[in-house]
Amino acid sequence: MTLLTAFRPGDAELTLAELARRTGIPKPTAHRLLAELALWNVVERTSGGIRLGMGLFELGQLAPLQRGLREAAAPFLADLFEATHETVHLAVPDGVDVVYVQKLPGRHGPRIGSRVGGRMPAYCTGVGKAMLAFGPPERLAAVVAAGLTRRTPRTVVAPGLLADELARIRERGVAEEHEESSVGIACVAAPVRDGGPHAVAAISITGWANRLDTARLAPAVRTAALGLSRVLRAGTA
Amino acid sequence: MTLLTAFRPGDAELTLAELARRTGIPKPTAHRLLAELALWNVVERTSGGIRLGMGLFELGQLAPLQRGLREAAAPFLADLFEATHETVHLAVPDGVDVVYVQKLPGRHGPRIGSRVGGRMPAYCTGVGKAMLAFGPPERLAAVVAAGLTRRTPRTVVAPGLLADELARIRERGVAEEHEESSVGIACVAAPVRDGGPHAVAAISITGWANRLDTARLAPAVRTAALGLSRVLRAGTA
DNA sequence: CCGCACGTTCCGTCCAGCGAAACGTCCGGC
DNA sequence: GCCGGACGTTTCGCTGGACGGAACGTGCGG
Repeated sequence: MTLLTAFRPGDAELTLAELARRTGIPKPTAHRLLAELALWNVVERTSGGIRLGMGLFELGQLAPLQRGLREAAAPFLADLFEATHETVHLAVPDGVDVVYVQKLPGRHGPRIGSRVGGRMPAYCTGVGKAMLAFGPPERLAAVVAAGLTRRTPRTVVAPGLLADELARIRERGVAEEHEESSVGIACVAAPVRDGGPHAVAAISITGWANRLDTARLAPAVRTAALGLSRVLRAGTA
Repeated sequence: MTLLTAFRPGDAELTLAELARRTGIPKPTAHRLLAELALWNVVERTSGGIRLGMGLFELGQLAPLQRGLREAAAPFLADLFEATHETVHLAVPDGVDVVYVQKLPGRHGPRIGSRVGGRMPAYCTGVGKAMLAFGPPERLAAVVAAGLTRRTPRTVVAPGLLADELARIRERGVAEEHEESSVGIACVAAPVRDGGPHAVAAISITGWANRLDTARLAPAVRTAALGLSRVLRAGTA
């Protein structure tokens, strides 16, 4: 695991020496461990180094939570995408972050740093705020305790303001974000709930801040999220 | 790895005892190993057992091959989906199988057994035949050597017939499948190539055998595959 | 009340993983 | 051409931690 987590997004492939350096694992040990991992196709040896392999991809897709959610969500996300042609996200909460589970990149939208399997802080993203608003209070406390760092001039960094914002989101059932995580980008999000009291995921539409009509899109996002919630309830009941 | 691969698709969660039984690993050993894996969020302990966790999902998404391919392919798949509303697949070759990397399930289409991260034999699927036709001859030999088992009455099980079919596919640039893997289902597929001589992936459209107009859809699939090929060449050049 | 299967803990044995050292190879610099 | 450095690979003796049999607590069904 130490070896595998040494791979960061963007590392296409690493050399044995680089892996040994990053992990602190002596070269012969790393060599042996990687040879074993290669037998399982978790890593693949290429001419110029070592890269994460297809076996890992296959295993990751077996994670039941993400899989069930993705399959149930696919039609709703497709509808949203077709109606708007903007970037559509599906995310789940994890600790103080959100993890993206699905992404349909919009045609004319901005290049967004999000990535399936990638993380973003919850407090400054649409999906994050939607899930914070409809999540357990402890999670909000943890997020505040972890610290709200200013990512753009419009990031909300005051815990009080964040709480107000979450209250508004609870009223409306929709969260918005205007250049709080990246300049020039805005987003509308709505929480997804299964039978339980808390949000288990969130759906969002993201686009250029000056062109995305969040008021107009809010009902669509909310409808998709409610539809997915209904399917999840039916599935677990 | 032995523990992780004991999870099969469909296993939402397994008990410790069940895992020990499947793997042959004694219960205390499995218990200890799982505790360690849980620290990395590779598995999660639930009230009623153990399930694969989000850490595994995140790691799997770092596999560079699948990731780059998916990101490059997303717009083309979205276009195909929007134009047809049928199920769209993106797959890569692995050994004698194909592994699905992306799937957009069609609205009115049949429930298809395919799954992102799932496998199917190459010889009886559209994407598989497309990649066999434009892949190294050794791969075809391996597929034939592994045996062609009859999955439906229309499965091609004679190596000679398969070779003929592949020749036709090479001419047309498009592969079709009519109820060769599952009764009632048909599919059109086209190979994706990067700079190299062989296909690195394939795109397909799948639907009801009696309703899918493969002749009409073939140009669309081929165009999408060629477009993706061009993007891949540009990316690697 | 008992029996069974489950998850968990304990602890002595023992061997497999460890990693320093050494080796073969391929570069780029001088 | 020669050398220094970095890379991947192999060897091998030591040892520390993984291993798993045994035992324990618990909850369920008969």
